[in-house]
Amino acid sequence: MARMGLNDSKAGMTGLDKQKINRIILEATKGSRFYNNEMRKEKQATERVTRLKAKLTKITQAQRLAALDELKRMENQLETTRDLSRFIVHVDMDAFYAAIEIRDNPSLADKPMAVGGTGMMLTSNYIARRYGVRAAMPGFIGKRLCPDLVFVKPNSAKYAQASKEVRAILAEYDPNFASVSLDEAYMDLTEYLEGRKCTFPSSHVEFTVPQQDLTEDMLKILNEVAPPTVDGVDSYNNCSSNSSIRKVSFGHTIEDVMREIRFKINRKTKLTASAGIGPNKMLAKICSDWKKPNGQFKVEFTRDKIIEFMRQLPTRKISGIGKVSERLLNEIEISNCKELYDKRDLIYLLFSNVSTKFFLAVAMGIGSNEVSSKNYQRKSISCERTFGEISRLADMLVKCQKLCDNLANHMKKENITGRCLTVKLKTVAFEVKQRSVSLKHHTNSTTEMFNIASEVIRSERLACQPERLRLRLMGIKMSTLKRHESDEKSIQDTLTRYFNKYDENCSQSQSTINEASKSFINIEQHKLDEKSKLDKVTCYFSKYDENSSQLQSTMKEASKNCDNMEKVTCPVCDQFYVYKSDETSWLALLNSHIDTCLQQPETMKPSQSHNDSVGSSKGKGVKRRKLQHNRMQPTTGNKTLHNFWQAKDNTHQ
Amino acid sequence: MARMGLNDSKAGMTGLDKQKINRIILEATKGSRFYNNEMRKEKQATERVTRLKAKLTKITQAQRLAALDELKRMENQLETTRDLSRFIVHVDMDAFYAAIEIRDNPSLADKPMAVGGTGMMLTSNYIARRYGVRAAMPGFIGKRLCPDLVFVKPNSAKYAQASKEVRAILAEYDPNFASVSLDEAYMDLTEYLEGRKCTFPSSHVEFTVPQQDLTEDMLKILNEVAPPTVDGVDSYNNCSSNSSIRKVSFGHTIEDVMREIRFKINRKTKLTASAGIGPNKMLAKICSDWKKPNGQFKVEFTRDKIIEFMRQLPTRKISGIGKVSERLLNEIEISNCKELYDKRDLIYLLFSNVSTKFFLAVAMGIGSNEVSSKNYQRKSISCERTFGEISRLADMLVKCQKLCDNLANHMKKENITGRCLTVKLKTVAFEVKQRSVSLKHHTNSTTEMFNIASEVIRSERLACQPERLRLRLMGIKMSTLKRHESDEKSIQDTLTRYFNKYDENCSQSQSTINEASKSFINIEQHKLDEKSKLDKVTCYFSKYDENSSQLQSTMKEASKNCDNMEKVTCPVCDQFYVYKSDETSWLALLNSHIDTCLQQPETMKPSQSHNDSVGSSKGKGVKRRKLQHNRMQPTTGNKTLHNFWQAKDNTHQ
DNA sequence: TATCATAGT
DNA sequence: TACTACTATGATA
DNA sequence: ACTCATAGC
DNA sequence: TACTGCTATGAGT
Ligand SMILES: Nc1ncnc2c1ncn2[C@H]1C[C@H](O)[C@@H](COP(=O)(O)OP(=O)(O)OP(=O)(O)O)O1
Ligand SMILES: Nc1ncnc2c1ncn2[C@H]1C[C@H](O)[C@@H](COP(=O)(O)OP(=O)(O)OP(=O)(O)O)O1
Ligand SMILES: [Mg+2]
Ligand SMILES: [Mg+2]
Ligand SMILES: [Mg+2]
Ligand SMILES: [Mg+2]
Repeated sequence: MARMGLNDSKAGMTGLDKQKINRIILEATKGSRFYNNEMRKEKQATERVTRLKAKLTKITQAQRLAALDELKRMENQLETTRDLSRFIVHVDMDAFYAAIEIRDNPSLADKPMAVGGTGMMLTSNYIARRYGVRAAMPGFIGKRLCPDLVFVKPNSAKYAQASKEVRAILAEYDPNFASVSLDEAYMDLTEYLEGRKCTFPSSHVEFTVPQQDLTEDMLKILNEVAPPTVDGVDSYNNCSSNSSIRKVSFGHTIEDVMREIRFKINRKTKLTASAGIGPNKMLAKICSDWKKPNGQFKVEFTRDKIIEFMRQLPTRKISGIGKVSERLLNEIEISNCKELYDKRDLIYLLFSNVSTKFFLAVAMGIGSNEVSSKNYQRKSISCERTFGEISRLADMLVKCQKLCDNLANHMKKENITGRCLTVKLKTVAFEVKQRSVSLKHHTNSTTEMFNIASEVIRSERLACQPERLRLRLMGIKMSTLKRHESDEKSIQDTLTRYFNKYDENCSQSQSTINEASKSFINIEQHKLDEKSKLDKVTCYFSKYDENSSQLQSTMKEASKNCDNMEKVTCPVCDQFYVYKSDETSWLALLNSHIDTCLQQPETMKPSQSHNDSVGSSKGKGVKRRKLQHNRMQPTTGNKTLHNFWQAKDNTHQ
Repeated sequence: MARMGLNDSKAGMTGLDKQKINRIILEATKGSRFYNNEMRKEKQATERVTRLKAKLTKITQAQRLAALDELKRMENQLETTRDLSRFIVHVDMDAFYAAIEIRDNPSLADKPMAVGGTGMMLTSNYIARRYGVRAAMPGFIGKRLCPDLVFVKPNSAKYAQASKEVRAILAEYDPNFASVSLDEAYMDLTEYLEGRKCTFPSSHVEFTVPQQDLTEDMLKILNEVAPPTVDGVDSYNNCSSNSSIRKVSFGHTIEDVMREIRFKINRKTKLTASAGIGPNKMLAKICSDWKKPNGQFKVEFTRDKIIEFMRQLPTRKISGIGKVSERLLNEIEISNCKELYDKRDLIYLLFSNVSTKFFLAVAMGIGSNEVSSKNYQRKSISCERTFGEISRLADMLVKCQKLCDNLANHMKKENITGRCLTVKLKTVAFEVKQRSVSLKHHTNSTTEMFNIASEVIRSERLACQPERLRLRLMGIKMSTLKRHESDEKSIQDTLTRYFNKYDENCSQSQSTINEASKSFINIEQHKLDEKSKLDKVTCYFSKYDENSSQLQSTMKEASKNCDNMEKVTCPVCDQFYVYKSDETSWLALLNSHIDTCLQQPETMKPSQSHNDSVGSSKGKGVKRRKLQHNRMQPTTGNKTLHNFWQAKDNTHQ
């Protein structure tokens, strides 16, 4: 089954021995519950294909002609939105988490490694990718593919810090840039580029690169800078290459500006980024993968060249066309965008209106070029955990309580409430169920959420009778969100309620359970005495981040309680600091301290290289720390269709 | 030069290709400043050998006979102190730091790895040892010996926690056990063993070992338990070995008790320990290395068998006979203890009285069997750092200030003052100088110490004129210590002074420098503006521990300042907790929380295995944290002679 | 008492 | 990029 | 509005 | 020991 096989749609994974890799993967997974579930899904998907094919056979020539007629109108309409005037860039860090761990432990540089554990890998370096080891693969399979694979556990704070440093650089060029995730962002460099050309050469900057920065990665960037041209104007674009120190200036073409950005990223973080340049986000995104790692690619900005570029492109390369869509398209003999265009009439007859329009735009090389960090608002917020099998109601309610508590904390910090609560359940057979309830009013109260959720759980256990409901995961999601204004007063209210709750939290959590589970106590209470086996969750940042975020709120509270001093502990170096609350800059000071800490990993984990800090005491150079949300705050969604039509044609159905 | 070659006096390092290893080590180090200094030391040592040999040639037969006469008296005296009645045990964890890191990241289990970095390795696992990679070797040489070597940075808190868990188990058997370092301890099991035999079989315990604990390591321990004997009494000593779960009882022999202890250690920590059993500490220590890793050895408890055991023993195996002593002995053709005894007349004539007595006792298999945690008192306390080369006075004073500040903090926490201050300086040529000063009174004040130390440094710079004093390390040591009683009042005073200092620390530190360096400001002030290159120190726990210890004191202060609540942040999970100060148990509660945290490493660094903690919030199961010194508190010294005579013959000169 | 060297983890 | 940090004792003057 | 599936990092 | 956690959208009801 292709479903179980290697998913090679990632940079650095071409030309592998897929045969061998798939055999190993299959051996490792065959017979497992996970495998059985994949087979079940596979069947479902195959059925979908069957339905599609059935539909296909019923299509008449007349229908196809009518479709082409309608498509012509659609195409004309789309063509009017084609815009080649903007320079859109997509920047994506290479093997992001892995690169950071390697930077901080260079002995890993020449080894296959992955960030994660035997349960799940979040990413792998390019060496490991040669073995078929990739993100979203369980570690134990990675280990079979590559017995020398080394695992490193994720350190979310470091990734967030690196991300922040990168974004600071991007902001210099487009203050409105939109981040998609910790490691990627879109930018619109049109305005910047014009500015640069206008003020040229007064805006010209020459960078001096000290020897220690001249790594192989850095040289690759510098050596691609266009050499000086003959006419004097471009002669600034040169790289003096005397012995050790090197001077470099970047030109004012879009390519050179991108090289400058990648140069600054590497200089600041020692990480490499790749970039794609195109007239819209769809094309830029495709291009950023083109020369990965540590490369960049620009599609030519003419209608013909763009269409030529698209025609040869496998459909799977388009963000939004995944494993299943690819397969569906394959069934009607579409594997690249030329065929996608040629068979657009079939698409029209077989797929939905939205999909048709999406496919058509893709085939034409058209997409949204709106880049903005202003319009993004989160639409849902959730918390879920995998654990060892449970089936007793009491166990489920304990999990549920924790999830609700956690989720409520995050909602309070973001000052949002929600009206739709969704419970997600995954059985030990990996089947996922979700049950959602619309509430009478918006809420972010732990108790309220728990009461609803526990009802849902109870009813779900009954619904599957006489089978036992055997769970491996539970999740709570809130959607239909409302944002509450964050003027001082309302923040204070929320925080106050939060802290009230905190103070009575221990007993409240308990009583919530007892209250909500009155009905089953007689039946199940006696089982509570059995010592429950220690579940372990394979999860990633969330738990860590929850800890630190609560720490932050709680610290804020603590300092309020005391006096007019802010007392905080740096989560990196564990050092304790006291600031005057009335100095408005204390938070900024703290932030800067955290930056410093993170820039010196050897402060906490010495043994790498010399560093004169004796950690003598708290005075000395001012040290400081940051309060910010621990959840990533993207400034744009990453779902293709969203990106795609966002602010271009959002009137569409 | 043997001096530079591999030091294979460690478990797991026999049968290596020393030729090849030494060649690689030599290649890596030849020509370095370190190497040159080793050559210098080598010369010195050789000179010592020459003097010894000169002395040797002048020895007459008469002298030797006289010596033997005197030795006879000595020997008789020693023989009276021979005591075979006590069961002394030495327990030493296997590849301690490395084993912990492997336990917490099992993907390292089959790889050569070391704890430390490219600068210095603190230990290595047994796989790496096969390549000649060992503790106290710089990482970059390890890397040459074994290019696949993986480095893991040290995590002192984890080692301290594991050590604590082990010691808790040891205490069950000998509450007076004496720890030597984080990973080893002596015990006297005589009393325990008698108790166990008396109450037998009522004291008999059967352990149930769940399947997941039945690792290879564990099985090795269990399978060595003596099988049931024919006479009914011993039949408790059995291992039921049905399918998965296994039951085991340990007998009441010293060996079985040790297996029980090692069993409990492995069950609790997943680490392995090795043990040596003998009638005194010297023999127990030798024996604990005998079957490393995860093994144990008992020397037979008769005078003849002990002497037989010693006779074949290379001198280097005795704790206290190091590289140099071994070589000196080799020069008079002594390489094992038989020869050590046979040539005791030469020893008597060539070595000091103390050494002679030591060597003689060793050869006779005699040593101290006093095990106690009560009598230990620290004799000195110090702080030192390596950094990038400095030679300006201003730079030196900055380092010195930090060292003094740090040292003072630690002394205040231990409530001690000192009267002898020693400044240690290591030049870039690795030459070590020390200068000590006896003060008029005991002190632990940063300022006072800094004033003295900076005078020493100034004079040392002048003393080496016209050469520049070029340093790579500076250290401050205080000795001739006085302990101050820790009744409430005196603690309060010390803490108060400490916090007073802390509050003005920033400015005080600065002013101290300015004041103490008045004389050079005119000359050197202008150089202070040059941006000094960022030094990096390769050092191990101290910086980390300093941070956390200060955190703890500082937190204590913070909570005093506020109200009657104790507010503390768990250094492991970063969670913030509040306790009522008047609940006397708050500290214990906290300690227990930290234990819990450390037992669940995946709470902070998830991705390994399932664990149901959502980190929901602060209530729930009570969580808590510990205040304890971050410096290891041994309960006995580890210097052989100290161990050796301690409380056995401490009247000796 | 002061300095350097050896030894241990 | 690169040979530790900390404690204790012995030898010698 | 609700459920399930797909998709991306 | 062992197949994530989070967010968003589309399709079908
Ligand atoms: N399936 C996943 N689950 C959780 N985290 C993920 C997953 N995939 C990726 N991540 C995290 C780890 C990645 O380093 C980071 C950025 O993802 P992504 O850009 O797709 O890959 P990458 O940066 O690791 O490699 P590259 O971009 O070079 O292909 O997001
Ligand atoms: N030279 C050193 N410098 C700093 N720390 C050290 C040094 N040698 C050992 N340590 C630390 C790391 C060790 O894991 C720990 C215990 O030392 P030790 O018992 O001698 O070796 P070990 O426990 O690592 O291996 P083993 O005992 O199996 O030979 O002390
Ligand atoms: Mg990436
Ligand atoms: Mg990405
Ligand atoms: Mg050990
Ligand atoms: Mg040891």
